[in-house]
Amino acid sequence: MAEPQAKSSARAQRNNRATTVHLRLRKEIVSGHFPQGSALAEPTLAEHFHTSRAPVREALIALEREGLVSFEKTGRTKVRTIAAKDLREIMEARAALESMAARLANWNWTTADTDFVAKNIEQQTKAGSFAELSRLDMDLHHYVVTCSGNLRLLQLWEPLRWQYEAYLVEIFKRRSADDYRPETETVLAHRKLLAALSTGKPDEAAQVMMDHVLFNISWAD
Amino acid sequence: MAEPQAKSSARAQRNNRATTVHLRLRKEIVSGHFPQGSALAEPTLAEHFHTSRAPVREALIALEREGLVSFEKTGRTKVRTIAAKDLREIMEARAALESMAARLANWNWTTADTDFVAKNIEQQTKAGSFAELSRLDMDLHHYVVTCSGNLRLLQLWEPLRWQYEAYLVEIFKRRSADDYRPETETVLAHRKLLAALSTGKPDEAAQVMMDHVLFNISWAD
DNA sequence: GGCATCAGAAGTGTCGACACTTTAAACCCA
DNA sequence: TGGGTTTAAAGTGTCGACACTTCTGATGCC
Repeated sequence: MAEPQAKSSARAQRNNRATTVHLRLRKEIVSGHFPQGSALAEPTLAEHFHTSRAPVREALIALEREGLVSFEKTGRTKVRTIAAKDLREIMEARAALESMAARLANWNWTTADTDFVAKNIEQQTKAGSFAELSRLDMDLHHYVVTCSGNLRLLQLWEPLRWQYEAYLVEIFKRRSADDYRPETETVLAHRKLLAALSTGKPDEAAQVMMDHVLFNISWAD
Repeated sequence: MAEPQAKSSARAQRNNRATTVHLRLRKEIVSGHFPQGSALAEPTLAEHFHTSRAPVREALIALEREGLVSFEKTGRTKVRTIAAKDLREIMEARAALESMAARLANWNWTTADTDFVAKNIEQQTKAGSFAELSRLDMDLHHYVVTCSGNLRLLQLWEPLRWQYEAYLVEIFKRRSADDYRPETETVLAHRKLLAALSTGKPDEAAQVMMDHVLFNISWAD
């Protein structure tokens, strides 16, 4: 029923250049095109996006509030560095929000939702890399948060997602692609979550989600 | 030990006019000076704050991301209206974050923290109005979130606080100040929370906080 | 009077400009 | 050559300007 892929964001966007720059720059940061700690000068970005400084400036403000960009005391702007200490904060906050989301998603859970999640988990078992599994994992978690029906939960969650993905990209840079082993722990947790949701057990769904997300604090280096 | 009143915000602010306008405008919205749904035109605000449109525009972007201001499809800006449906979302999100915060606060809880909270609860029993009790209540919850030691939790929580306070102001406008009865439910819940925190029971603290915040969904009109 | 139309007012989106601050490089002297 | 100093380059904060869009209310027609 719900189709979270349709809306790219929980927020009703103005369709101006600032929004375009915001989305494009976010994508470039999360994909690792701008490495963490690198400078983000307004004139340079303005040239890069073929616009003036005003839209760039607005985009930077939005990105700072999403936690992807940091304003230094000197006034300069940099891509925010997300370290292990930050990962703990991110995952604790994710656990809090997603646990509540899983509980709420239970109320309007349909067989279509079960199908979507089941298909996603099936794909996870066939994933051939960390990157692919991560993408499927985030899709699944995003789906559950969307199914909560609570837009604010989604709006609070999205920045945590970008930050987490930005962190993952840095990890993937250092980790070789060869030593990938299927993440049986992750798939198992997702199966338990789906079981709880499809059989209408909100407390269990919340608990499984909480443990599953917090477990990943130790997982990611 | 922790002194949450010292820092007014979890975010390292740039000290420019945009930040000043942001903070002042937020205060005016939350205090009810700008009624919900009223127009926020950039030239008018620029004159009001004795500045140009640029800082005003930046402040509006930040406030939109805090959920206090909404950009209409036409491009115009308004003070966001927070209705009963929004209150449910706000309280569910607060419950998620504060429950986690209570759990985390347990790890580094000190007797000084116990003293602070106990003193706050003591003042609550002497409160003479909804407004005064609400202020003490939010101070207490803010304190717990700060004690979690998770800055992201605090950054996600603060906008929910502003939205909740903006909602309360509207309620107070309609409700007479005379029919105030001490909120024994609230005080009781806070006592239970303090008991759990001061005796080192994270699960219980998290559960008490969760139930306490969700209970308020029905309380506020 | 009621309703559509249309001009003027008001507002947003974007730009370039300029003062002030921070950074980087060139320079000088030992 | 090396370290401190000066100077130019680059960046931020703020402003006013202007084109385009949206609103408002005055006008005219029925």
